[in-house]
Amino acid sequence: MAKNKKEESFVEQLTKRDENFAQWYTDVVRLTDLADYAPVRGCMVVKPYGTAIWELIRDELDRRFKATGHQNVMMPLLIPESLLMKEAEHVEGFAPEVAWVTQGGKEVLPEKLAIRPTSEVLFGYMYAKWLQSWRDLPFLYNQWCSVLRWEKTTRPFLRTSEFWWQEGHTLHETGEESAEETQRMLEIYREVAEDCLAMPVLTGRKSEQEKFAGAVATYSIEAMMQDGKALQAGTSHDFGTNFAEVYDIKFLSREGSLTHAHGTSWGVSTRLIGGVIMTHGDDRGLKLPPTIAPIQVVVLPIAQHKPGVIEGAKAVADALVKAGLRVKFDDRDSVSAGYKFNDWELKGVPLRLEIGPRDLENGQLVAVRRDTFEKQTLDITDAAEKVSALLSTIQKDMYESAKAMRDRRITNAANLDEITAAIQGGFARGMWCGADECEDAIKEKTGAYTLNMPFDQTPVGDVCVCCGKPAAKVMHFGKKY
RNA sequence: CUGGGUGUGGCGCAGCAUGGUAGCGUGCUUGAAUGGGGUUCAAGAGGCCGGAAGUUCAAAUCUUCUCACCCAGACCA
Repeated sequence: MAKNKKEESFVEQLTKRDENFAQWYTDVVRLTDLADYAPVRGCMVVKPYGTAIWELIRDELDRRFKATGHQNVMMPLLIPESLLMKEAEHVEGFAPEVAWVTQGGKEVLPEKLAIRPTSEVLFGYMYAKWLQSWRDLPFLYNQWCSVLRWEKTTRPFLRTSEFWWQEGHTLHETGEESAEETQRMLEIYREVAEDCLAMPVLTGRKSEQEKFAGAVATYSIEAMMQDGKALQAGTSHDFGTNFAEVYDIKFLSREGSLTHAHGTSWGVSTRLIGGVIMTHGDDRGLKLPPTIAPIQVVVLPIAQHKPGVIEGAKAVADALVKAGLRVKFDDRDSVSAGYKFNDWELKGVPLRLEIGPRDLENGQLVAVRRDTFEKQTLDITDAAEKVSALLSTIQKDMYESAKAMRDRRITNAANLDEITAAIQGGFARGMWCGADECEDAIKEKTGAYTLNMPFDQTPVGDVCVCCGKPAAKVMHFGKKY
């Protein structure tokens, strides 16, 4: 009786995932204290717990950026209008979402300043100044910052007006090198998404219509959320010499001729956090993969008023900390053990250790996995070692489980009806002739967007799902965020 | 931008058709007991009802205008 009531009150707070996925998502963000709404429309505050996750993701990325020779820089927030307007296609892509500064103090500015929606043009401008010789290349820069896009509809982490991200901008001597760089960074994104976030992604090339404004080619990682919709989780663009030509980025080549440099840019954002929530979360809340969990293990002393329990449990927690794990020792005596179980499950902590008087007598503890709720008894003596191993297992299992879910929901489709059916709860894989008209028609008739074209182009048919003419491109289709 | 919905202690809501002392749950504070799946009892603190203007002796409640947020669609990391 009492138990039912408790369960009810919990359900009231967190909408069931399968009943209303969108509401469930918003509930998780709010209840787990990841973020809060800011006083400015469309803007969010990333609270400490959300920030801690972002910092872990950021560190994983930053480490890899540096290992591949990149350096961080910090560019200004503002872009003069004239500079932004130079690249026509780029302007067209971003102009509707740009916010402007028109006044400084009481003085109306002679030229209005855009708040960066992205920094291609700033890097372009500076690169033109800095670049002289082929010996200067490559330029391998990245910046961690926030950007602003005046979005019409917003949701925490998935789409907000201001969002935090990294944007890498590089320059190379040749097209081969920029193409390589584009792939290298895409691969880093794939690796971080899959190995750190346990979020399987489809890598591939965007269609001409979906590519970045001003790019020669755009590649993306696409993840499937539990409602079957696609989340574009990262992009890597090859600019060829497009920006170099507009911003006059030239160098004296080995042969002594003035040559345009080849550029790339690539970015991932706090949207990744939204991806983690929607890839792994369940009716109990967030479920974090250990690699990016601010708290990997929570240690709970049970019946903590009994003599020796706190000390015994604390000793275990200390040993885990010493082993390099991120540990929370929860000895709050104002709430019951049951409350703590639910609380930490909601927060998505991957592993919970329960240590009570009986355990201490037996030199044991109880470990409970967040991903499977499986309980097991471990010896206290080598707990740190066992827990580390368990976390690795959880990390791997979360990925495998997400991947299995996703793979089950990718269906080959030969025509529009099959696309419509496939994207109800997942993605379709089908042949596409490459025509814009077909891409538009597919979107209109089925609601499916082109996601990306996998690098493995093994045909799944020979005619276009839309027009029925011979088609050579394998494309992923789906609804998207 | 279009359509729907919601704004009342920190959070979730009732009250509003028919104006008349601002209520409930939870959370918070203090104390005691409890403690292996959201514990119990007791005593407290906390609200000019999103904002502005109007009608009225009197407005959370009626009128107008605004702002914000949520949901579903059209555009995008």
